[in-house]
Amino acid sequence: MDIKQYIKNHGRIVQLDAGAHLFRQGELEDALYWVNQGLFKAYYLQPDGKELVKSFIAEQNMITNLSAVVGRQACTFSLVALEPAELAKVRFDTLFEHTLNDLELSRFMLDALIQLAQKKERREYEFLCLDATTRYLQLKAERPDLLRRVTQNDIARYLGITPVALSRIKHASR
Amino acid sequence: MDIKQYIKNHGRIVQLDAGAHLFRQGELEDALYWVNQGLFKAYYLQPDGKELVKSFIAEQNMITNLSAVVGRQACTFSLVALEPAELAKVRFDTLFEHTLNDLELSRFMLDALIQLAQKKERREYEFLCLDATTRYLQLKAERPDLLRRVTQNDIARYLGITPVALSRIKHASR
DNA sequence: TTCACGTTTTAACTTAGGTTAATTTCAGCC
DNA sequence: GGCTGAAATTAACCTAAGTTAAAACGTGAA
Repeated sequence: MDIKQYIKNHGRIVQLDAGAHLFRQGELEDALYWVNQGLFKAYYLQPDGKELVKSFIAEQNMITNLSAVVGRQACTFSLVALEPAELAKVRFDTLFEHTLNDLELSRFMLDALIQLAQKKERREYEFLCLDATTRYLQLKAERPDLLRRVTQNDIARYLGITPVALSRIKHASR
Repeated sequence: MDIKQYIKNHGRIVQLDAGAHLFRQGELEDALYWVNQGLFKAYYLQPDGKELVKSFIAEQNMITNLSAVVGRQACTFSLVALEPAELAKVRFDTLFEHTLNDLELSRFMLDALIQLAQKKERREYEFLCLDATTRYLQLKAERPDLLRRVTQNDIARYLGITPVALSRIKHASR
C-alpha cells in the first residue's frame, strides 16, 4: 500500500479556513497530514515576536512536525493555512506501527524521508553558500507560483531577510 | 538485523590518512559509509574557490552523499578526513534492496533518516533564526569536542562566516 | 466612490559581517 | 633553541542587510 492510499483508508478529513492554524508552536501533536487542497505556512515565532518562515507546503505534500511527533515534544513551529484548505489526518504512531508489518508502506516512508532530507539539504546549502539576492532569484525561477500566492513579507521571512531588504533586492535586480 | 550489524557483515574496511578524500564534489558515488574511527569534514567548493563546511562527521555515524547515491548524480560536496580514519563501506543500492526483504533493517533505515532529517531541520533553524554569535555559542556549548579537534577556520566556514568574523565574535563574547 | 487597512516602497541611519593586509601566536621540525 | 609555515588576531575600510518611520499603493467592504 502506498502512503496516499494508506491515508485515504485510515485518514480523517480536516477542513480549514484561510488564517486558521493546524497546530501551534508549543502544543503537542501526534499527526501526519496530507494536503489535498490549499497552501500552508510553517513558521517559527521568536521570543521577541519576530516571525521566520520555515517552509511553504502546497497540495499533494505531507505535513508533520517531526520532533513533536517522533520525540513526543512540543511543536517547534506553527502551521497556518494561507488559503482555504483540506487535509487528511492520520496518527503518526499508527502509521509507523503499520510500517512494521508492511514492507511496501515502509518503502514509501523511506522514499518520503529521503525526499525530505534532500529538501532540507538543499535549503541548508542555500543558506550556507548563497547570498540573499541569489536565494531570491532562484526561488523566483523555481517556484514562480509561490511568489503569486504568498505576500512579499512572507517570502522575505522565508529567505531569512526583512521585507525592506527584499524590496531593495527586487529594485536592484531589475 | 540492524545497520551496524549489516555493515559489519557486508561492508569493506577503508583506511584513510588525515587529509585524504573519501570522495570529491563532481564525482559519482554509490556508497554509504560507517565511521569506525576518525573525523570528517563535508564541504562545498564554490566556483570562486571559496570553501563552506556542510558538516563534521565523527565516529559511530553514517556518511553518504544522498543526492549522488539516490539520484545517481555527481556528488554535491566533498568529504575529507581531518584525522587518520577507518570506515566500513557498503553499496547503497544493495542496502536499499535488502530493506525490501528485511523489516528490521528497513526500520533502522527509517530511524536513521528521521534522525538525519531532524539534524538538517535543526541547522535550517539556526541559519534562519539565529545570528552568528548565537550559532557560535551554541556550537561551543553543545559540541565542545569539535572546537578542540577542528581548526577555527573550519568552524567559521561551518557557521557560515569568515575566520576573521569568528575571531571578532570570540573576542566580543569574552 | 471612498474609506480603511494591509502591503510594498523609499529614505536615512545603524550594525554585523566581508575584505585585505599586516602582525602575532603556535606547533612541528631541524 | 631557532626556523618555518599555518592558524589566529587585529586593524582599517567597505557593503549588505537591519531598523525605524514615512509615503505610496491596492483591495475589499460599506
